[in-house]
Amino acid sequence: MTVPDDPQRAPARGYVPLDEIDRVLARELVADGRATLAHLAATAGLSVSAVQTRVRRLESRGVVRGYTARIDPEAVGSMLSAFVAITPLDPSQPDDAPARLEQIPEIEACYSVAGEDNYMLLVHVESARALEHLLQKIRTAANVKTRSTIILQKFYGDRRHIPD
Amino acid sequence: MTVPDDPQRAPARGYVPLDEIDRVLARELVADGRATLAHLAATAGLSVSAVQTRVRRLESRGVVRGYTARIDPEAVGSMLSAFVAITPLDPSQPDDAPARLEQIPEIEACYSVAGEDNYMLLVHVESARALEHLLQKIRTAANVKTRSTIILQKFYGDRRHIPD
DNA sequence: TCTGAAACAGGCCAAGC
DNA sequence: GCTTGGCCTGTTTCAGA
Repeated sequence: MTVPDDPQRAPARGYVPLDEIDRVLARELVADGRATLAHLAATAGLSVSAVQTRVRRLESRGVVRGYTARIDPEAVGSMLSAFVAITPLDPSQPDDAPARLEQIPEIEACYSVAGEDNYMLLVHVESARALEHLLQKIRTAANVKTRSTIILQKFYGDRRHIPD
Repeated sequence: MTVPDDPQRAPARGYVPLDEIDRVLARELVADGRATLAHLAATAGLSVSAVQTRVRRLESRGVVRGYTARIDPEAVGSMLSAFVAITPLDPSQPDDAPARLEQIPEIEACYSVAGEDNYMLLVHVESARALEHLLQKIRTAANVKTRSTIILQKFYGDRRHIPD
């Protein structure tokens, strides 16, 4: 008899559930990446040293991959953001688009996706003209066609949820 | 620390270019959100106090909107990520989809976009079954149709470019 | 793993240029 | 706006439970 799929069941590999204290610490560090150990200790109800050990463990396990400042693109002159879906023009060629595009700084993110297109990029540029130039650069660098979706407004972003 | 909304803060329209030192500091804080003032000072070739003043100014101007830990979704049990494009079923109704979806924690980001669909969401769930449940929740909460694109791999993300 | 204490490093602020 | 310098807070390490 086959065991039925059970959404409750823990995923098979590469994932060890965090205990409640680690989840509290991770959530606090998402909310404030510069939170002091003293503040985390007060939040978690532990001593500073115990919290330090746990935070180091979250980092070494790869749960926390690093810390970053959240930058407002418009405040640094990137007035236009877009999703750019790309698909190779020649499917018989080896597909190394992510490597070919890695050095283009306007590309914030690159995902391979299942669906009509092969990859989805998130890009930030200063103007419509800059987007035109960027798209040409992407098309020639990776031999792809592009389909762009202009972002009008970001309602929220960077909300990283730590499930129970 | 999340930088609080501050009426003093310069709106993004009326963008004032950063000087070279501020760009260096912003890039360093993107690379390491917990970089010490002493490290930033060494990088920028300034005293610690001068750097402290500049970092605070970047925060109060809204260039740096806060700091956050970068979390690996798979390490916290979110094994499946997707873009979900949504469009209201009834265009005559007021469109408050972002507000209606704000409380759903699986939604990391919500953008309004120009194109075939009205909004693009980025979501993280633990399983295909959880995605099915999330999509139903989104459809009923916002009275929208959904079009999902499964993310197979994230090649890079969270690269925030500070242009010269 | 936790706590607590002591030594060290970093953040903060005022005064002067 | 930058620098120096003094004070205070946060971080690190270690011994002990």
